[in-house]
Amino acid sequence: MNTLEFAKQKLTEVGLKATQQRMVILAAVQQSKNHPSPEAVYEKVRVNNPSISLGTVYNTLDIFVEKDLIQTVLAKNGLKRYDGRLGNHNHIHCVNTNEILDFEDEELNDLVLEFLKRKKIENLDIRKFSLHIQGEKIDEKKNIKIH
Amino acid sequence: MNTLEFAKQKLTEVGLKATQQRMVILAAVQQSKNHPSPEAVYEKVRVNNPSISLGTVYNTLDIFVEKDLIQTVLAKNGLKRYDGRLGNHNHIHCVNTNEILDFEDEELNDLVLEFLKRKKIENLDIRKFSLHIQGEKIDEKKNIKIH
DNA sequence: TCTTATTTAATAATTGTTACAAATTTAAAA
DNA sequence: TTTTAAATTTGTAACAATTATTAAATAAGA
Repeated sequence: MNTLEFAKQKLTEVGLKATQQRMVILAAVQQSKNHPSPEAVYEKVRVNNPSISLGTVYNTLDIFVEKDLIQTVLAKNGLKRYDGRLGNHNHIHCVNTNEILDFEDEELNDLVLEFLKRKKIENLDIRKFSLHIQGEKIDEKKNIKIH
Repeated sequence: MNTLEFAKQKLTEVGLKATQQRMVILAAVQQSKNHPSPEAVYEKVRVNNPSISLGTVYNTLDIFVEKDLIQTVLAKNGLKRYDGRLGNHNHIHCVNTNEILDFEDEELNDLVLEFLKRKKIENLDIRKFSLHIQGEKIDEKKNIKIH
């Protein structure tokens, strides 16, 4: 099953009409490795769907989040970013390159989950968690430090 | 030493001229418990400094972040929020109330720090980390679940 | 005090996002 | 298949948050 077929299936699963626009937008986000902005999704889907509108991309992404097909990522500059990957996973924010990289680690998830279970936070029904790591990406070639 | 004096000292420490505006803005953020937006800081300082300009608040907050006097918090809706608390600490995002609450836990910090040390992430110089917990705030009175 | 550089206020401009009305598409009914 | 109604999309206008600009005010040094 290709990505569009998969998107179509997901859409009908959550009760959304599987239009061409929705299919390509969903597929685009799910295929993206780099947490795209609405603008980035727009540019990507526009290549094969020149008549698609930016407003549709914005709307559709919001609908997808509401239906739990994708999730939002919080970016440093406050701009919207989306993530086709659901479930708990972590993000590395590069302070220099401004990239947001996925960082998946089963051990870390277990560690945190176990902690949260133990340390019952009062009056809070925990849905999701994510460790945000802020760091500087080092170009190894330049990483010759003389002390 | 009062908060303004403290702010003044911090400002000169990082090499910023300790103007009235900067002092009150820094003090306002540091005293805030609830991760204020620029607008919120503006409203707060305006009470005693009616002539202060919103633009100054925006600029000044950015300068403070750059000088590491405060830090930014990533809010769900994409609006800017600031945090007078430095160092590693965690945030609880309430999906229903939209609040961002601090969650400080020494044990959690140690747990994560120890993990990150062990699991050396390649080509990344880690600066900071923060666990983002997403959950629903439960009104305990309503929390009578019948299964 | 005078001079110069820095900072601020006020406002204009910009940008990302949302709202809207008309046009199009889809799905269902006839 | 055509008709009809509802949902969706487009294109654009409006909006709100943020940034840039410029003149005035302030602070620091000579």
